[in-house]
Amino acid sequence: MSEKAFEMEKTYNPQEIERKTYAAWEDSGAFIARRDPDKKPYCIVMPPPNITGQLHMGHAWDTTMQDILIRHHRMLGDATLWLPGTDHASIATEAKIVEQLEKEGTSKKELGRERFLERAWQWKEKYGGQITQQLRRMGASCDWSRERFTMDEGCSRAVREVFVRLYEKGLIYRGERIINWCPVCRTALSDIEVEYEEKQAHLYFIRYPAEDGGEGLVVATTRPETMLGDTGVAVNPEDSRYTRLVGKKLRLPLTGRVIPVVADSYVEMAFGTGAVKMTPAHDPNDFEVAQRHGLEILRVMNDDGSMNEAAGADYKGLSGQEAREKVLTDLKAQGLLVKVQDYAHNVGACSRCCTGVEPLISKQWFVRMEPLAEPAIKAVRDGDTRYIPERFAKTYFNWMENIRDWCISRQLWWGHRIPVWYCQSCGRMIVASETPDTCPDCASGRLHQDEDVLDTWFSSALWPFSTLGWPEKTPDLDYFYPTSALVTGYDIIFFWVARMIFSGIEFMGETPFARVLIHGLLRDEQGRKMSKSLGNGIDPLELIDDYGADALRFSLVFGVSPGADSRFNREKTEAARNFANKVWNASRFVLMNLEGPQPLKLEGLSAADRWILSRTNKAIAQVTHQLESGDLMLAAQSLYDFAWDEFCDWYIELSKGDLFGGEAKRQDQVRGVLSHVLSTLLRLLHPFMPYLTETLYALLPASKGESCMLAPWPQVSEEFDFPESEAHMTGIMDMIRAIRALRQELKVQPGQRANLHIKASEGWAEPVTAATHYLQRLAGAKEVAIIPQDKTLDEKTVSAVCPAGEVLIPLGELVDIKQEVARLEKEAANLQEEIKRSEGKLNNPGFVAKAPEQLVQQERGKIATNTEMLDTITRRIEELKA
RNA sequence: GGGAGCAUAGCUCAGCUGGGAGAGCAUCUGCCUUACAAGCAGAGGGUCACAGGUUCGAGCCCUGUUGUUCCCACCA
Repeated sequence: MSEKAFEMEKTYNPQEIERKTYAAWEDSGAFIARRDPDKKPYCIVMPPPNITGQLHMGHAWDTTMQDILIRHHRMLGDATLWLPGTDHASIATEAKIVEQLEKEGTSKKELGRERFLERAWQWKEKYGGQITQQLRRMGASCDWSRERFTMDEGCSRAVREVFVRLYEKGLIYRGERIINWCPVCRTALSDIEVEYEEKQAHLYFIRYPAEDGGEGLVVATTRPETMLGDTGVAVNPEDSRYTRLVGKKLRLPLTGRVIPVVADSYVEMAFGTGAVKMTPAHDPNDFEVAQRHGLEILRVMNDDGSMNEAAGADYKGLSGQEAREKVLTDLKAQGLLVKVQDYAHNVGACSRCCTGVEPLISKQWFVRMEPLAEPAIKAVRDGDTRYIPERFAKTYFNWMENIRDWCISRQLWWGHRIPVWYCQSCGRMIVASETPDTCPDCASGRLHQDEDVLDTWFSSALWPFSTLGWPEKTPDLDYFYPTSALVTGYDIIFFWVARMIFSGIEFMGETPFARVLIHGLLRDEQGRKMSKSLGNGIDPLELIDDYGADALRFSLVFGVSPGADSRFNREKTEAARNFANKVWNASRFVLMNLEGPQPLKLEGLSAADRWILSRTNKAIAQVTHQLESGDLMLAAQSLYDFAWDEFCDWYIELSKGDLFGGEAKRQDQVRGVLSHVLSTLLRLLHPFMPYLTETLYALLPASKGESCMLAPWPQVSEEFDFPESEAHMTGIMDMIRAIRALRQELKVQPGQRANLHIKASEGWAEPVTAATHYLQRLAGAKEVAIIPQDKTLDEKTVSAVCPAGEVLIPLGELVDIKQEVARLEKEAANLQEEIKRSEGKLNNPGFVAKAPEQLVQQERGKIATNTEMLDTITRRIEELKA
């Protein structure tokens, strides 16, 4: 017995092992990528976690999938790079720091920009490292020597360079547009940073009298306070109700302003009154109508959401809500509020702080999207980047084909400051990747940099090449770009994946990754999204503490379909932990019985040996294929079944007879097989459960201290294909199962051994004879005798009829003839059903003519086997009745 | 309004290009069998949402219906 096995605990204890193992991996330098012209590059750039946070289940999921791919390719011998990093998360981090400052009784304003940024960098130092430590606990085999940060020197340079190039190409512009404004974050947001939710509200009908005091018309609105900024009313040109008013003027209540009625087909006649108030400064549609008709644009709101001077002296300074109430009261007093209806509509909120956003006109920087989207759509259409599962390409197309310009400026401090300077003397605007000293026009040195920073996703969009050294032409960039795969959740296809694709194409001339593996969202047991506010999140670190990182990893791919959401519960991780323990114990068994490296010898193997070798081959083929096609779940499933069912429950049990009671030569052969199969299993399982397999693999004498992480990926080998042994063992296993079932049904004491008399079916005498000790060990057999078909026994017996033969078991007083007849008659009926079904198929001319030959043969074979079994049973029943 | 997904055992979910319904958990029965009770052996449990269609053959393909989830759009 191996000494190592003595040292092994009876149950796998991950906590002790993980930290040690990770440190050893990292110290060994094996995570560090080495470019090698003779090898295939395999590269994944990690989606950078925000520096704001803790590792959550979403990260754990991402990380697991990526590490599985990376470890698989590392074992395949590819030049593998998994590049990690973190994201400065402009608005999210800034919000956290502001919150912190508030608690300290101070504020952004009080601190000033410079000192605020110092604080932010301190934050980054403190929390940015935290998450990378947590990634290490997951077992992530990233190349930490190449770790990046979206605001490090290189990435920042890439950002400026991209900004300038896009600007010079006319793809970045500054302009006054309606944008989404968050009054709490006090910044502009892009369209996708707004989340819409249906809210119960009211629709207010307000009369706008004619300029001359006539009745005018009635408009309907959900936001009466914005009427203070109205500069017109629009009606549909087809609408006969209003034809006479088009071109006429109305007197806007509360302000006395005179505004025109215009005709525009944007207006739906059927909705409300068919007349729409136009507030161009606070509504994107109104803005467009205003542009078409030359309406004035009047902004009536401040950046904090309160009303400004333009709203009129009565309303200035009121919050939006206060203004609404006052407007309604005032209108009512004048008898102009015609009616109020209940009305449900979508209201936009800031995805960061959940306050309602105000659409308002503002001067911001934008990326012109259409020219960038076009080649990015083509790249996915052409298959340069493939989504897995494929259907997510549709989501992508849907968005890209209806793309709108991207508002990239943010009124924040933490982030990449926009590389634009304004000359204080002559007003000239300078767009440059490096800080200019003087104005090129007037040579004045009085330059002032744009106050705003860029959307955090602007830098993320460059991540696949900025991290590899762009704009420098570095060897890494040359070797690893385009990268091999991207792994992320479907919720950020728009935010990130799409933007990386068009940026990669624009600046590298090539899509940034060959494949995008999309996973879903993790939900709690009730199917709700895991979120901080609900407090229903599961902490991955706690799961690691309780069950180990391998168990967590396994539970994140096991039973989870690609791209689908997953309901997560602890029981899943527990099941995975049990699996890890199973593998641990199987290894412990093997190690207890090994006496050295035990090379595998092919001659003299038993049917069971050949069976497990053949099954191992199949497992290798399956797992490899499933990993290559991105179906991690099926790969995990295959491994689970192979390891638990075939290797542990069958082969190890089958091997015990030879191991404990066999001759020395057999023992040796079985040890060789056990060692070989276990080694293969550990390597196949390594990408999923790296800690466990690394530890166990090191204990295998045959591994000679080689790391499992660097061991070669198992290959299918034709010399291990034994179809005949597979068929034989399937028959023997059926027989064993049939005997076990029979014994349980008859309540035979588990310890009571019974003699078996077997009438082997044609061609089965030899395999059944060879299986004698399997029957003894696994089916409670005492003596096993192969007897002729026509022999009758004197004792009372029960019989298990299976394809390999009829097993007669003399069980003395346990045998109740009447019961046995009834049991056999039931089985006979089943077989008759089966035969009828097969005959039905074969009597169908269409089936025989059109079904594949193999299937027809299979059906004929079934009839033959079933008929033989039925005959046996019928004969048996007659004997018993006689 | 547009798009996508899902509906299979009590629960959570698999089911590859159509060829006799599977797993884990739960339930029931019996076992501490010298790797493992985080285990072993056995059992029960399903009109594959519904209705049509294609096919020799449909959980799988097509059409429609119902229910459900999500994404996008935003008619004030």
